[in-house]
Amino acid sequence: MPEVTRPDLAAMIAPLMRALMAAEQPVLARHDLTMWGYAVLLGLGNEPVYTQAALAKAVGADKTRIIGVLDELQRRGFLRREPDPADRRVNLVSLTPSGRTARDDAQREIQQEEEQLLAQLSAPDRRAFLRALRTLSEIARQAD
Amino acid sequence: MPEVTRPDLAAMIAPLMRALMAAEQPVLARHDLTMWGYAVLLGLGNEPVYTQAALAKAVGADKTRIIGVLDELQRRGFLRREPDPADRRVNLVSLTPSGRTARDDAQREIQQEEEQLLAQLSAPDRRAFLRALRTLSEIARQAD
DNA sequence: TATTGTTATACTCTATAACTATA
DNA sequence: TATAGTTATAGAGTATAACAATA
Repeated sequence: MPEVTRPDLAAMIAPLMRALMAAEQPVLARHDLTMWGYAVLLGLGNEPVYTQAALAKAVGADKTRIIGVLDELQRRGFLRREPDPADRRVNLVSLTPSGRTARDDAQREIQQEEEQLLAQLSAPDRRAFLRALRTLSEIARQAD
Repeated sequence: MPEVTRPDLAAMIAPLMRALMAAEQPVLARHDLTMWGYAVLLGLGNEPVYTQAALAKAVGADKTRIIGVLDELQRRGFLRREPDPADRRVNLVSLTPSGRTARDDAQREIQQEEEQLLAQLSAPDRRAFLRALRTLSEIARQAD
């Protein structure tokens, strides 16, 4: 019967996640973005065009969850919704240039704050941590 | 103006957290524990005795949040609540032997599942990842 | 007067189930 | 009949405020 020798991953990640979200809050507020709004802008950054359902899944939300978010971001000119000519049931969602700018501005500030945390790690640990986190995050995404 | 070269930490951690919680769910259900119940058992493991307020903070919850959880765990004999003789306002909460057993049994299974994830990393990255995660998690706790 | 644990209330968030328009 | 997007409803989860006991 193996002895427990480390904390649970979830028990270590949970407070870290809380701290990251708390640190993001004022930055997002300055840019007049909600967390879900920012998540959607980030989600749209990876691929140019999404259906709303695919976007919702990429962001880890229900399709009904992001509709109000899309309404607001569209109203502010950060994204477009255009019916797909090939299947007029689906909306193709894409970032506008101003949406890209808004995302990049907010993301730069957020990552600058994150760097203060990462600065507590040795350079090799920092590299390994980010590499491992990318790997595990990708595996987690594929599992769901 | 620095270019963005990696995903946000929160954007990588969020799906990982979701996956870990989803994987824990069936294990906890088998042990008839809720996530908050398990979190409280874990929180009590570090130090032998807590006030309810300190325990709530250690678990990252409001003091009102854990009262029902404590009621249930006490009912099942997993913990004791005794008024502090020195200050009869506070309840001193401590694990019973059977609470310790329940926690250890669940934790062993959970960490076995987590090992399947960590097995995707090289041995050095695994070590560095866990070391870095401990560090960052501790910093995050102290900040709050 | 301030603090601990508790309870009750209000609020927010999320999940579920209908509805429409297309296919 | 099935699916994408939408809307409305219900439920769970969370935060806030008030209360009793003690300091």
